Amino acid sequence: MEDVLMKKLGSEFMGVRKGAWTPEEDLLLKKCVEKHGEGRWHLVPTRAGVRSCSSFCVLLYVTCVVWANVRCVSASLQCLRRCRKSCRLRWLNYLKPNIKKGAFQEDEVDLIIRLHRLLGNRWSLIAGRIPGRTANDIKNFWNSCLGKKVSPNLQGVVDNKETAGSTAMEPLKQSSHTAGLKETVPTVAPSYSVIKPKPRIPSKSISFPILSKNIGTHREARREPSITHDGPDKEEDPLSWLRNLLGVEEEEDGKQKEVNEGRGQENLNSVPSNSQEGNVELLVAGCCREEEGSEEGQQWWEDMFLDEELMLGDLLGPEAGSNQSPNWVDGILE
DNA sequence: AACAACGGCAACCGCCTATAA
DNA sequence: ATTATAGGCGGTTGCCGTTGT
Repeated sequence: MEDVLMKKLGSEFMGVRKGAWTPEEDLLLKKCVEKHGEGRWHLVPTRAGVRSCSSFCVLLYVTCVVWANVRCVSASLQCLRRCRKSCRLRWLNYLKPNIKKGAFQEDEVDLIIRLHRLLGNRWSLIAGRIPGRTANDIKNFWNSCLGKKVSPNLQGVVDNKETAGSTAMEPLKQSSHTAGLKETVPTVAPSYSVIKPKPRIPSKSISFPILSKNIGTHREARREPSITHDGPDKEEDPLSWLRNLLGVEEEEDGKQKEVNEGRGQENLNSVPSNSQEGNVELLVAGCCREEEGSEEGQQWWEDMFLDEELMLGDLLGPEAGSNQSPNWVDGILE
């Protein structure tokens, strides 16, 4: 009975609030998610709001809504009048505990540029590779800052592969040193090729070594179920499985020798398409892993950046993930 | 000091896909 | 097989603080 009423309240009687979130709303949402966990966002407004009140409050609320035309009632009655999407977005972009705020670090900027070159505007995928950063953050950062500065330079990279440097921002070294980034206003839309791997039919026996969550819940992974290889044995080291995965890909491209000999300086632009696709697979898997936000996920990150330095370095270039700040990056972050 | 322009950020919107009924 | 619903994503908008004139 009460559930039905809640549903009615949520869908019909409750006016859905918009605009900036108040601290009270944040608190309600946070408490709710901490109690019930993420997901089932359609239930969050009722869980965090009216449900916490007594039935009397519910009736009182309805009365108030009718008489007071929705406004200014929720605060006093502790009701969260937000739609599911708004709740999800607020949690993911702001309230989630491990979200990193503040300015982007040099290595993050470099990584974003590389990943954007690789993946295009698939911000959720990119965010999955940047610990603590949300897709919205990265998207905003790109649109307001990086995109304007990087695009024209990347144009030059595509046009002249000879100038393709060892880092994603190599082109910026030249321009920022000479003219300054703020002067490099883009006049031509970027035309660098972005990897959009075609879907493959995933094996039904596929299982990821480290994914407790079904990869199919990730939109990008669903759209591009690119991993067709059989999953690893459960006792097998997941990283060795990834190595094998990439190794097979490389061998198929006839690039295995190059990999073994250390192709660290090779720019992504010059990576063969099939190999790039393999890289995307790795990224997708990494994303899904990262989404869990668990300690295991954090450990995996460390594995990726430490143990698999060579592999990621091959993917992203020698300076990716490096703590050393290239001088030219300072220009970007000014 | 006042106003306009700009930039950064939070939030909304529409669409797509998966899944349950 | 069809429809409704929820989750998720990228694009876009609007607010607000900062900077320039």
